[in-house]
Amino acid sequence: MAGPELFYGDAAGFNGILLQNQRLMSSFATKEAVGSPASFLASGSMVSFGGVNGGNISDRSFFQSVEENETDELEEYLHQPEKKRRLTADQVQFLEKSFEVENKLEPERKDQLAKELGLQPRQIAIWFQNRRARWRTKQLENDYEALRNKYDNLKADYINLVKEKDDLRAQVIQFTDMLLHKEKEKGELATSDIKELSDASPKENMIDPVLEDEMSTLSAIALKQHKDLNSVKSDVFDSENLVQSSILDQGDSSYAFEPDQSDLSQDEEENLSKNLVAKVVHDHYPMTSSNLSCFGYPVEDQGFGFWSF
DNA sequence: TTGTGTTTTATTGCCTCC
DNA sequence: GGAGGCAATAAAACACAA
Repeated sequence: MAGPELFYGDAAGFNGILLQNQRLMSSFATKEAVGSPASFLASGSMVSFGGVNGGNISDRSFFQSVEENETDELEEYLHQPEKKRRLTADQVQFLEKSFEVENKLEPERKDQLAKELGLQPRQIAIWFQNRRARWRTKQLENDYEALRNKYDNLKADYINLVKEKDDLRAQVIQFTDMLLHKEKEKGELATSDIKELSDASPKENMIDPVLEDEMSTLSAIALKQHKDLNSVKSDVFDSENLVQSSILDQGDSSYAFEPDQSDLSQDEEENLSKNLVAKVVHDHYPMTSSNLSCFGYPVEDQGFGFWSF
């Protein structure tokens, strides 16, 4: 494995730099605003030394933390392996501003920044690389947040639509029951008043007991399906996390609302029974079918689809 | 003080582009 | 083939609760 890419210099170099630095420190007694090289050279704890790029000693920013105990620190430093040294707040602030301007680093700018901050060009490059990584992570978080908000809104819309659909369905069931009840009463009247006539055409204007039985069975099926729908809905939202991860994986929020195979077969079954009811009603009560269409459920346009809402 | 989690600096290996 | 970018990772520095 290759050794460290950054070279921090040898002991002799450090010693000489240290002495020179002490003199320089006094000349940087007052800090300049951020952006001035002097502000980086006199602050923080960053240690960076070595004649990289043949730079002048005064360009280096290792000058910090050499006030007291410098001999001890030097000893300590010389006996420890190279360690990471954090950039000063000013250096970071300067780099941040530079990053805001342009998050890519051309060689000229890299060298310029390195000179101004008293760092090695390699350190500047590494800082920008890590900064870009952090920026991408942040972007990802923001994107996720936006996607989640969209999903929440869609979910709320979906819940409202399902509720609306349930209300409408309940109304249809209620109206159908009322209608059948009326038809039944009408049929009973016809039986008592004009018995002979009804004997001649038993299917006209009266309810067949067998049909009545069929209707109640089918009505029970409709109610059962109504309840089943609720359980399907809860299933959909129980798997919310799965759906969300699917959205993220596929980048397609519509996926959450596509019916799966079981929903489809249930719909088919539902439609079959509804159509059966409609057919029975139509066969036995031609007038009833036309009456139903008067309630706003087209019969002919969609076959027996007046149940579809 | 110490254990632990987070952030920052730096390395490595792979990939792409010129 | 070298330079530079990126993802993954290591490890030092730092923050903070117990």
